[in-house]
Amino acid sequence: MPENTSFKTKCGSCPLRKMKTFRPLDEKELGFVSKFKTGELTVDAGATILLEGNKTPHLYTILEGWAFRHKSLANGQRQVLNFGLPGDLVGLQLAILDDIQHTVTALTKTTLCVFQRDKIWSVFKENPSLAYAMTWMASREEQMVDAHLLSLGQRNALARLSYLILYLHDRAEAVGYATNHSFNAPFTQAHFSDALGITPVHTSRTIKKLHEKNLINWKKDQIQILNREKLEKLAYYDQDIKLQRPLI
Amino acid sequence: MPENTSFKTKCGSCPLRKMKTFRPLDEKELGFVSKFKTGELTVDAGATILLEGNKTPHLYTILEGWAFRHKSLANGQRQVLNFGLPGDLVGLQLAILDDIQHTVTALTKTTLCVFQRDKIWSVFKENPSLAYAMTWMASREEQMVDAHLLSLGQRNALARLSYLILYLHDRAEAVGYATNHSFNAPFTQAHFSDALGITPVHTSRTIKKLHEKNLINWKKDQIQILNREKLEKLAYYDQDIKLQRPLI
DNA sequence: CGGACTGTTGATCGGTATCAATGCTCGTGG
DNA sequence: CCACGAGCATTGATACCGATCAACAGTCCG
Repeated sequence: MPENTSFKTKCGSCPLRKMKTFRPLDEKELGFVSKFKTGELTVDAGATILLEGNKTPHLYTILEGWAFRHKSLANGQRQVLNFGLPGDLVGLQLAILDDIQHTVTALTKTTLCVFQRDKIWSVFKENPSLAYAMTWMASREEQMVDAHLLSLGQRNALARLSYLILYLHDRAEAVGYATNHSFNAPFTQAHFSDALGITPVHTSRTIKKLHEKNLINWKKDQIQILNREKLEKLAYYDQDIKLQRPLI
Repeated sequence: MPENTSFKTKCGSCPLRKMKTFRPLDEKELGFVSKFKTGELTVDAGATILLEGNKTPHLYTILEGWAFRHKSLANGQRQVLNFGLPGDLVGLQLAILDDIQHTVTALTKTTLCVFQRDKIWSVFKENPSLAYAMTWMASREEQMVDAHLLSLGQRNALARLSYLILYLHDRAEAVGYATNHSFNAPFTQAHFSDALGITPVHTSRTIKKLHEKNLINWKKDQIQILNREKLEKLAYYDQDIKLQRPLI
């Protein structure tokens, strides 16, 4: 019997669901999500997924790849707000507030599950546990931004970089994107600069320092943590409690 | 007939509801909120409302007063994440994630409406429009933190301070806490330092600069904006669209 | 092979931190 | 009513972190 949907990954057999980071959905939730998903979108590295001020009719979940959220001043200076990995919702602010004040760009070739955002109200109405899961994701996102804000306000360049590397590693690891304390880093140093609020020149110098201290090894798009303990101390890293999270 | 509740402000006659910033609730929502509210809490200036890592059974809405959310590094350096004003939810992260990674402290004598956070699930189950409103508030909070992150990463001290003053003024104004471009500022310069990520000494000097440029007048807990146009230009201020927001 | 982009290094500049002293305000108690 | 101390704000001198400017090296791709 032929399938009547146009995309490859069915929610029921979604590879992400097998990972222990994601809590299982019950039958009702899964049925709803399956109905809610209306397509799949694959974009190239560098493509804009959502544009500040622009209202697309879609809400997404990242199925595969890296993305990042960013926002710029009128003079063009860009701040990276956060990075997106598989399982992350993209466009929730837009769906809820009907307004988006940041841009989302793909870092790698990225595949997204597509939902119709005008259906979001029916999620709240018909499937409260799924609605709760969405709110959960929104709160978690805010928690991450809170942590970055603390970083920019209170850590110096070296501690900030150390923190960011630990953070990205741990997030990558949770979705199977890291092995042996090493993960694929599809960023340029300019991305890091814009996330850390320092210039590319200083980013290069700061990375060099971490190298010289033998704490990391960054080579050819691959970042490896060589001495986690010391790196954590440098970064004042508080490992967040790893909560199992819902996957929509 | 005597009232059988112990607190003064009934949701139906809540003074905040009369303000045009808040969208009216329908009968069902209002009835639910009224049941949901179980008390009122008044705390002195300086009191801790929520403590990082601590799980109180409560969720709050600010009824009157100023508060602030903050978070510190292991070495004690503190970052102010955002400020709270009437109508703001306090403890939503705790209620949803069952975990709170920041502290909330009262800046002034503050009165809060108290809700039981274990009832939050019933909100999602029984009153989807109220649940939606909560998610709306969470998204809005994230939007504000995003904007601060951009500020810390990309603005210099003068622009950062200018932005913060405009931001606080506009938020105060929305709840009737500002008149004639002037608002009561229950902060010390240390609060500003910790919000801006600069030292108290430099904060003092930066405030002085804004004074000398005749853009603001900060005297005796009162901050007045003297030349909004120039201040906005200095701050690269994009006035956010003022959305009417739900009040829970 | 050439060009665009990214990263590296050196020299110098400037914004913010740090250290230290003084002043101001206000609440408290003698 | 004044004296005192605590906390907050101001000012000056100096140090340092990170920005800026500039040149060059490495890598990738057409």
